[in-house]
Amino acid sequence: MSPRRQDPLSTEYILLGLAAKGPVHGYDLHKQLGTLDGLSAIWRVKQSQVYALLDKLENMGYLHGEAVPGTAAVLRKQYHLNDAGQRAFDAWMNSPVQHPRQVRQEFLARLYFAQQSGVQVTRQLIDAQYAACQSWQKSIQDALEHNDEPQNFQRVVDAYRLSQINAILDWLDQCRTTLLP
Amino acid sequence: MSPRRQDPLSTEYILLGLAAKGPVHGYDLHKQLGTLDGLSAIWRVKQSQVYALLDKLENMGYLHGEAVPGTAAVLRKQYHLNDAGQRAFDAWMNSPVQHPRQVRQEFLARLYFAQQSGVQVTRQLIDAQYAACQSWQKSIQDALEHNDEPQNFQRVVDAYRLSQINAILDWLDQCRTTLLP
DNA sequence: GAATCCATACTCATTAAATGAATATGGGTG
DNA sequence: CACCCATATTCATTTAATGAGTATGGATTC
Repeated sequence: MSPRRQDPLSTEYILLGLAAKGPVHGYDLHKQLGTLDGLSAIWRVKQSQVYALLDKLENMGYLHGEAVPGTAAVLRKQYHLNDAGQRAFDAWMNSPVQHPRQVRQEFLARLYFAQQSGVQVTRQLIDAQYAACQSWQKSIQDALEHNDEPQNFQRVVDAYRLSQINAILDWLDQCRTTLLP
Repeated sequence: MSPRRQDPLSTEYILLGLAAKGPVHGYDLHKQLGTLDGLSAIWRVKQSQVYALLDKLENMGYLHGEAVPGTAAVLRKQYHLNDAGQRAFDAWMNSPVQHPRQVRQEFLARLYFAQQSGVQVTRQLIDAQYAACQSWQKSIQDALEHNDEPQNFQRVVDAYRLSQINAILDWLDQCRTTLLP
């Protein structure tokens, strides 16, 4: 996934989410993401990539940037989230990921921001994703029932996928008990 | 993962593996991968990408291509695996994937070719990957023991990862019983 | 029997993302 | 006073992915 992508992935939305808490600039974002911020557990980002993404998000009309004096000699380019950006971020937060492989980065990123917004948002996020997972589970179970050759490669793949989906469901349940009152 | 990659991913090795069974050419590879071949379960590939990858593999010295007459008017470019290519493929087959996220494509691809090579190769592959998974499991369990704040984001991430790893271990066990005598 | 369409087969220009490396400078330190 | 480091950003390069294009012989249709 790289060239010809064009639609923002979790990386872009993570920056929008951080910008939602106040104006940001590239240098500081990179430093935060590399040190304290828990997001480093799911996203390792190079400095030049942060700048490239901020630039892209400005061109997409989600961020507005202006040069302001920082603590260094060079002017700092400070971005703030505008209405379109806020709407895009909200829409992203409210859309469950569509594929198990997206849970690792895309769902965990949403969960990070949900936790910062309180338990109601967190509960909503977990419930919506849980429902999506159940739907995946059902599809795969159907596929497995219509395929009774145990050595068939497609069946082996489906068995793998089902095991991963079931694990996600268990983990989401576990999140409910540890993160929600 | 895209620009600045350079080291072959599973996609390249899949083509090497297919070329190991006899000479191949782009048009036919794409057709096979899109229809009957079980690999379509883990890799959807565009025609132009097949050609680009074959080209790259030739430049890397793993394939040797020559123009031969096919059934159409245009000459067909037929590739066959040379020694370096065979060695690279064998090395790939014998190296367990290093990260849970690689199981979905990279390990399943190896498993596909292992199944075609017989039960001994398959057993060897599964055993080696099982050991690697146990090592991941141990690392994460250690991390979880040194972190007792249940709401900590890093802990939530680790809990997710552990659940996925445990599911892989269970699935590998299941593969042992269904794929091995 | 002419026109049209499809399968075979590959090539190429375009686009986007990731990254390393470069740039500039003020302030602190030995 | 020389040197290094932190701040802060820019840019050219590399690579992958893809859509679209090219060419033509044989089959199909009317």
